[in-house]
Amino acid sequence: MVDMKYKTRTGCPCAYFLELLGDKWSLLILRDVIILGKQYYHEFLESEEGISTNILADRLAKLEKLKILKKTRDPNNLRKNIYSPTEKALDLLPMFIEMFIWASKYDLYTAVTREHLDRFRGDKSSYIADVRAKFNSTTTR
Amino acid sequence: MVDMKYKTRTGCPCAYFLELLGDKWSLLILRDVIILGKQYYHEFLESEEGISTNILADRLAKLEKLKILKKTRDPNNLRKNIYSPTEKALDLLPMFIEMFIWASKYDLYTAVTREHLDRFRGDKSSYIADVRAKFNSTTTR
DNA sequence: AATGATACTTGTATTATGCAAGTTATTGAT
DNA sequence: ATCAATAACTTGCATAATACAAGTATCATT
Repeated sequence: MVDMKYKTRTGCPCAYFLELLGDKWSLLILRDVIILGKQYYHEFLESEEGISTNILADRLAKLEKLKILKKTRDPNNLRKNIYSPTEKALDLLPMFIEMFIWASKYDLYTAVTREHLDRFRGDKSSYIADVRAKFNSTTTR
Repeated sequence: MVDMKYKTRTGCPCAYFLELLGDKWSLLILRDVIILGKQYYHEFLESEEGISTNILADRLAKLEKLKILKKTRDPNNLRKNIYSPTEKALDLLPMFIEMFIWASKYDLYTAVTREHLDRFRGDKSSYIADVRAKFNSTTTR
């Protein structure tokens, strides 16, 4: 999967998106990074959806290669790697928001609270700005 | 796949979305229906991404079961079935738009023209209204 | 009644994912 | 300085999803 060939080159943005992120796990990893603020390998492993370790390793490598995530050593513990979102990842926020709005409308068992949803819907750009600010402060600090 | 069990029930909208539409083909079929206005089985088969016929049949059945597409007989030709979007499908439009904006920003070979992109970005709600109007007129006519 | 069109179904090969166990490098404690 | 524990993976094999090729059922036209 990491060594995938880009064969669907049809020019359609939808096909491009799915070629890069249209598997069962990539978007869940990005949700962990962008929305839930996870950083470490073991944190992704512990996600309640239950990704297996070989698939996780493969997807992290792929997302790094695509410059959607960047991998750095944790200066406080050299055993740990920190995965953080690039601009290309943060640019997915509007799509995530629309995905959330759709899913929480149609999923009877959604865990999204009314307040959270109102926050998304009411002022998307301020939510996006908040998330971006969080990552900017950690990367420049 | 049609007889799938819903095992990931984590409550996360992202997981819900991927459970329903997170395979390689469902979103491409919905793009064909919603954005490109395709209706017939053979039209989906002829999409340039090249879906195989057994997978197409499976996904159409799944999307119908999920009430994302509805299937009706073509009154002019009883051999043909017409697949059309439900409200649940049309509610995906905002997500498609954000997906298109992201993908055309990062795909060097995007087929999306500057004008089309400006139309998406400039006034999303009017684009959405136009698409919806198209389907309303055909369903009531 | 025969022919072609349309929408599928079936069988099998290939690829992707899931699961369990093992490996390497670093760290913190003794 | 040594050793057990931690973190991030890798490897091998089973299962599931997708791809490819061929076949079938139904309706429409002649």
